[in-house]
Amino acid sequence: MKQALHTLIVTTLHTLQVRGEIAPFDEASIKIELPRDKSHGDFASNVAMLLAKPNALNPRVLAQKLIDAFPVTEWLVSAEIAGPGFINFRVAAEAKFAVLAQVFQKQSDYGRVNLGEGRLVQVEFVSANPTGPLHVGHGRGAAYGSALVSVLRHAGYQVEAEYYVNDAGRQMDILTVSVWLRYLALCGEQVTFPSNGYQGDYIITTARALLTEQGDGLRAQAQAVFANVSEDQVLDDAGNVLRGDKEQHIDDIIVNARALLGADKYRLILDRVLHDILSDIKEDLSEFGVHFDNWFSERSLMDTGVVDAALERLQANGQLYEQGGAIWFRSTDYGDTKDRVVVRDNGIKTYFASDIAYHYNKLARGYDKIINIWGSDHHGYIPRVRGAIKAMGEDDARLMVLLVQFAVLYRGTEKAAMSTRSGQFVTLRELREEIGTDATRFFYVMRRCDQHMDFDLDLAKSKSNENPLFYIQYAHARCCGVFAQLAVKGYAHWQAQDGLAQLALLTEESEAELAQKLAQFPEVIAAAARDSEPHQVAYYLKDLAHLLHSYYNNTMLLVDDDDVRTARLTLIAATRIVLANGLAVLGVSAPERM
RNA sequence: GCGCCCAUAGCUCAGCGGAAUUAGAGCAACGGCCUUCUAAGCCGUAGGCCAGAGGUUCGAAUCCUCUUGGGCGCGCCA
Repeated sequence: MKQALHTLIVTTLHTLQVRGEIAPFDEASIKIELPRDKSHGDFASNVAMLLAKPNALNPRVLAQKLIDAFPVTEWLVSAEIAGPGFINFRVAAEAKFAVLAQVFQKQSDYGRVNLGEGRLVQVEFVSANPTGPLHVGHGRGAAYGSALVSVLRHAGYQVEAEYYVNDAGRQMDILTVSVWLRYLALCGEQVTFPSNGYQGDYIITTARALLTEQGDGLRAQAQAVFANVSEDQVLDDAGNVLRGDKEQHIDDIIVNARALLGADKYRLILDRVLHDILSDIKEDLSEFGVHFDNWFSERSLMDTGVVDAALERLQANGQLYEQGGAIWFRSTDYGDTKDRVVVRDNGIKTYFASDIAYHYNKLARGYDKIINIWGSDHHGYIPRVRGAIKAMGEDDARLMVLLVQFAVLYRGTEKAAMSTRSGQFVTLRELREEIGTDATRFFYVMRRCDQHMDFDLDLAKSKSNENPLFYIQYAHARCCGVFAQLAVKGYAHWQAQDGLAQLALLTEESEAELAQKLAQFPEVIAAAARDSEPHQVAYYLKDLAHLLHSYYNNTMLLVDDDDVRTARLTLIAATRIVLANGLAVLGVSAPERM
């Protein structure tokens, strides 16, 4: 409908332009909107005010000129000038309900639009380090990312969802040693666990599995493990460091572990714990309704020489230099605050080097657009990554970085502390089990991702009926309930074709409103995709559910008059489809009864 | 100190790269509505100097600048 009005205005403007009455204009800038106040009509346009200035005409005069030039259209009831120069439109009732036929024709595809025209987009999200279970902080990125993927797919983009697995580097060594020390303890060795080790129960679980599978084949004497190891950090009651260095301490243990175990056994432990944690993460995400097409390994970048290739490319472009034994990238040439090390003086490549390689690889894969969803704490990272892309001679416009703000967790009024190292965190799994996967997802997706967010665990748990998700799901269940009652009451089976023939009987204001809302759904999907804002879909569904509830409460649907009943059921059936489609986009279920 | 994000009702948040003398929801508060399709609902009342101050214009919660208040980031860590 909006589209039809837009076309009408544009073609009419072209007519005026040909006649030389107005100057050329930008079609895309002409907006059709829904008036806030229904008494103003069904639609409104600001076109006259927009074009007033370039044509040196009074907006109202221009509006009148435009209206006079409109061709005769049967669905257009009236076009009036209002206020400073708005044009208010009223359309025929039939036109408002025309959307219903479309909904039935497209069914679960209603809402799909072709904004993306099949363009290939990659969305990388979550990418939490595989050093422990996902915690609630990852939940927001997971929910937002998967909803965005879904929205983009509905908007006609071809999307690949990817998880970047940081399975290389020092933290993998710390992880390995953490498991090994737990294993040694299980073997009966007297070991003191490093303060910087990973302390979660999952570490012990893997250690136990290794003990079962390997017996004492990985055992070493505690004395040897801690030989020449510098002192671990010692804290006073206030948490100040009295002496020792936890980083050096664990690094020393790592050196000993490598020597005592040998490369193969060391790798065996590393692979085992990595596998266990990754399996857990995959299962967790899957249960959360988050699915990835690719799990991309950082280690594979090193193994296949991509890191070297990327660095060579930078070298060839003269973007690297050596200083103090390290190799630096001139990121300041690209707006970064300082140059960054890519290879340390000990020869080890930095995480940033991997990341350059990763983006190098992504760009080579030929995506039209690459979307990175990062936690807001990574914002300082953007300039150097963009810089690296440009320095490699690529177009950084292909990269879009979306930052997800932290969700601050509260238990009542108390902040819930999170730390993977200490093992004291609320896991995403715990959260899902407590308040439900649907509610968790919806709660996260409802909010704009760039908005700080308070997540009160007690509230979410104890008063889950406050969650607007139930409001929407209930609307869906009610629609289903009506059809269940239809059979119970012995009325004839409803059919879409019969209903579509009776739409003239939908004369109530609330019915027209509901139908117009249904017509908006594809636009909402398009807008959500354009703005990368899945929450727009959530708010749309809230509005739609409200109209449904209101209609349901004020209008008897299962009336004796066959034609009226059939007509109303048609509206309900279409509403149910749109509610279900919308909920599916957000990855939450649409229950038939509650 | 520098940079990024943010500030809207008691609380949690919308407000589509500006518009029609009344800024919206939900929750919390108050008052109505179940002998008819699910009351996890509906209808109504109350509640806001859109952090503050300037600026741009026909018009600013929305754009610009500054101030205040909060989150985060500024390693040869990952």
